[in-house]
Amino acid sequence: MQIYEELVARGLIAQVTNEEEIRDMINNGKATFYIGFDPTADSLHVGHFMALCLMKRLQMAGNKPIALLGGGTGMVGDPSGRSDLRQMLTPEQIDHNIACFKKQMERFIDFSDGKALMVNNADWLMKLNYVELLREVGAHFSVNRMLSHECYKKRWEKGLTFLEFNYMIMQSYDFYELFQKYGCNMQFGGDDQWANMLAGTELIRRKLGKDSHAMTITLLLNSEGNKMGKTAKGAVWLDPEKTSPFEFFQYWRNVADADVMKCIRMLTFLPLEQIDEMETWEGAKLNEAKEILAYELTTLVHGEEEAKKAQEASHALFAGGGDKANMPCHTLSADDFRDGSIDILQILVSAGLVQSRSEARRSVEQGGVSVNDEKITDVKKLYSQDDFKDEFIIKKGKKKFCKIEA
RNA sequence: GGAUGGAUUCCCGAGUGGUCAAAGGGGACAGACUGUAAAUCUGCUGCAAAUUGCUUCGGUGGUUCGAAUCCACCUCCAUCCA
Repeated sequence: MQIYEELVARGLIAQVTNEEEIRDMINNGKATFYIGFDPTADSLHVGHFMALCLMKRLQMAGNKPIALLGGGTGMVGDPSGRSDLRQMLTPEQIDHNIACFKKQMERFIDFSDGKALMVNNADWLMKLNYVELLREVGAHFSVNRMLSHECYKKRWEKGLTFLEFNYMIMQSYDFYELFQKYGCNMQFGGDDQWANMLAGTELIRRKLGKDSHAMTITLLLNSEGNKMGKTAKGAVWLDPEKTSPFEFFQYWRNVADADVMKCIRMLTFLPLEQIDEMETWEGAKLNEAKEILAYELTTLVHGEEEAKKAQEASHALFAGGGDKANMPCHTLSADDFRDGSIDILQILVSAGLVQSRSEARRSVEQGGVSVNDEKITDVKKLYSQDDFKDEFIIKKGKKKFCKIEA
């Protein structure tokens, strides 16, 4: 099975400009393709991870990837598919975020010996002259057509600023630039980028009379139609400081039944035959699939060692047995103690299991807190330094654990 | 630039002088049931030294014994006109 067919089998391909030509290009290693990453945060998240995996798959098939960092486009912000204005980032934030992205990307993609490129569109976008750009590029865009695009639909209610409206032009210009400079003949991106990507191929055709291609990756949606990789607290980050390997593992361990196989297919590098076999699993057996998913992804993102630790901590907590050494841990400071003791609420707050003492109180009152498997019912329960000499594992709810040391 | 409508808690959204920490829904959180799933049911959802106190209804000032609610100015948003 060749790479294009594999991508299709994994359900990764959403839309393509010309299937025949694209299949030929990527199956035969003729593609030089780019994927843009706007530095909207100081870490990559799961959505980026999918894009990086795709890069890797295509690179392994002999194609040349270009990772485009959006130092320039990040100054504007992509309005596609959003209902509100993005918060504008300062140039300092953008620089910082780009530095963070770079570090993380190098772990996934081999940039040595020109096997892949990393470029920053600030290098050309920031130099553009307004009037010149309007005449050279702006003249090729029809406002009527731009406005009719689906990706702006959500903005009809809240409004769209001219700043954001120009995003499409900038992204198109990127493709045009990369096409000329590096012979980049294809662009990949999330499904929500389709309109922007097409605009780029069109610009290239109009300016240079040449063909280029675009292909979108299916967005990873759960069975309810929401983007995966998001939690109430925000994205699931690849940065271990922002989302610990254990949390990362648990996120995937807990995906809904309906979504497990899709995730395995789209996100892991497991052979398709093995996946097809797992497809027959049902009911409680799916739990095994979830564990495989969690382990595979944690390995890809954080390495095998971290994945093993996360898995062991998970077993220790949920299956009994296993090594408790690797579960999340918090060390209390002297400030946490008052007159040599600390109450249960303060432990919960210090360990970050709850946001406030009020919330901690609620959790205890509703019977959601236990220490070393013993339910705590007294919100005023006090502990002294000595209580932490032995193992002290506090549990809030069913899935949040923390080992406490003092 | 003109006219009109609007800004309420994580989100949507009710509330037009005291009975308002603010209806209802969603989400989140906790409990029951389970498979660390889904669905369902129950509780809960500003903060705290917690039968009480403190801070919140775009911002700043004002009226009042008392303001989310009334007045003034400001900021932002939407719609129509230019």
